[in-house]
Amino acid sequence: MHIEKKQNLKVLKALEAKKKIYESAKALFEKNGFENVSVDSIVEMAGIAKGSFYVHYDSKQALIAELISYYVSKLDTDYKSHIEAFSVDCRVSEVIISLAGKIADIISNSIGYDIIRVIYEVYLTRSVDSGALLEYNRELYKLFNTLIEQGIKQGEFNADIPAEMLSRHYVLALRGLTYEWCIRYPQMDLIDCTLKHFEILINGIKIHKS
Amino acid sequence: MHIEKKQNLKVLKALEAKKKIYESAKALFEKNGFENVSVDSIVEMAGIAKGSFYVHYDSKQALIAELISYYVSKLDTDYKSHIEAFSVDCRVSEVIISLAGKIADIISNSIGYDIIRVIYEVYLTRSVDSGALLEYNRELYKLFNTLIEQGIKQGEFNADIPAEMLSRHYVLALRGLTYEWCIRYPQMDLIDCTLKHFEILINGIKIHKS
DNA sequence: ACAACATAATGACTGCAGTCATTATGTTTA
DNA sequence: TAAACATAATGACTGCAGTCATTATGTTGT
Repeated sequence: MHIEKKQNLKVLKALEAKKKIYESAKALFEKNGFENVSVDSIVEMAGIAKGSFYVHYDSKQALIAELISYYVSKLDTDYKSHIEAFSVDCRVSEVIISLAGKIADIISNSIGYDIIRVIYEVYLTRSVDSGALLEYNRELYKLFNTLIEQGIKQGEFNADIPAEMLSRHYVLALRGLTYEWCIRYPQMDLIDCTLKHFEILINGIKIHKS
Repeated sequence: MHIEKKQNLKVLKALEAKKKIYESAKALFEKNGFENVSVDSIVEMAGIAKGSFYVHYDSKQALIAELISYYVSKLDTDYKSHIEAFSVDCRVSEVIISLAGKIADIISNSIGYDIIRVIYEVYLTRSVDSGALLEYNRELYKLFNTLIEQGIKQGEFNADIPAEMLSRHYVLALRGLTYEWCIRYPQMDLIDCTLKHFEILINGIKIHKS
């Protein structure tokens, strides 16, 4: 019992302050969108000094990253349950395409353009260690890996390229599609485009003669 | 002759001022990198007032976009000459993969990470009409389109999906790979990854029985 | 030549992210 | 209990992008 830190009150107060920042930021972002919220307005609402903000968060983007990872962490369960809803005798390629479509659906309809664009900006600026955000992609990667391995085992897929590598390329493709959606918004239908793209990824474009 | 504007001196002076901004910015960016150059330092070097900057450019990013399009516009000729170097009796799929590899090579070795990352940021923020930047992709798209049409005509590629659509998906994949490279830099080899990815895009992963 | 006009030039100003030397406060040690 | 310590809190400050009312200047119509 005596390894436990005795800095209870102090730590508690600090955590409470951090939580106040977090909650204020969440409320303001939801009300005004990510663009239109300043650190000043957050600390005003939280009732703390500006300097204190930077005691708890390295940057405004770090806070945004933390908020976003909260939104995004709820998704994996969605994906998994979506796959389980498929009957076992379905062709794996169909399951994969359907999964990709489901992801595109969640991105464009549940999460929405504003949040996704900020995520893709945060990835790019690298001012934040976006580990929490990549966690979500790691889960996705595992899902694809399982499916592809199954496809190989069942003789549906070619075993030339290791499943592990294919999974990485598929997740990469998904991110590429999402990036494209962000820069073309609102002219591009992410779901349509993703379905088509995965069809190409799975079937290729070559004519295969026997 | 009398349609011509007579506002010669004024227009000339204005253009000269704009050019001074452009040249100062170019020099400073090349010296200090895109990150570490302020509008204040640019106008100081150019010898004009800060407000004048915004007479000629909508934003700092607009200037960056103009600078970048200059760097990038020189690339198309590279690509075309690379294709022409291939003998006509080569398989089209080989030409496509080689082209993708060449592009990846130019991106990672000629243009470089710093510039590419700024481009991908500019695309995303949409504060700038990035028309000039997309021009370059349009040329690329035409290149792929020509190659794919050729592949279909020669019976090498499946005609199920129109060449026009395939080209769009291929360019999209290229952008996705480049984005991934930006967020993974320097851990990812863009050339290796692009070659593999295009192999998958062309061949698919299905086993095709006759 | 002069008035009316169009637009380039100006720089003080605003709003914002992030910094830092200083202060306040809870914890530990003697 | 008091001194020493660790770290949270503070807010004035810096640097930067972008704005805007005002001024300067070349052009055009009379």
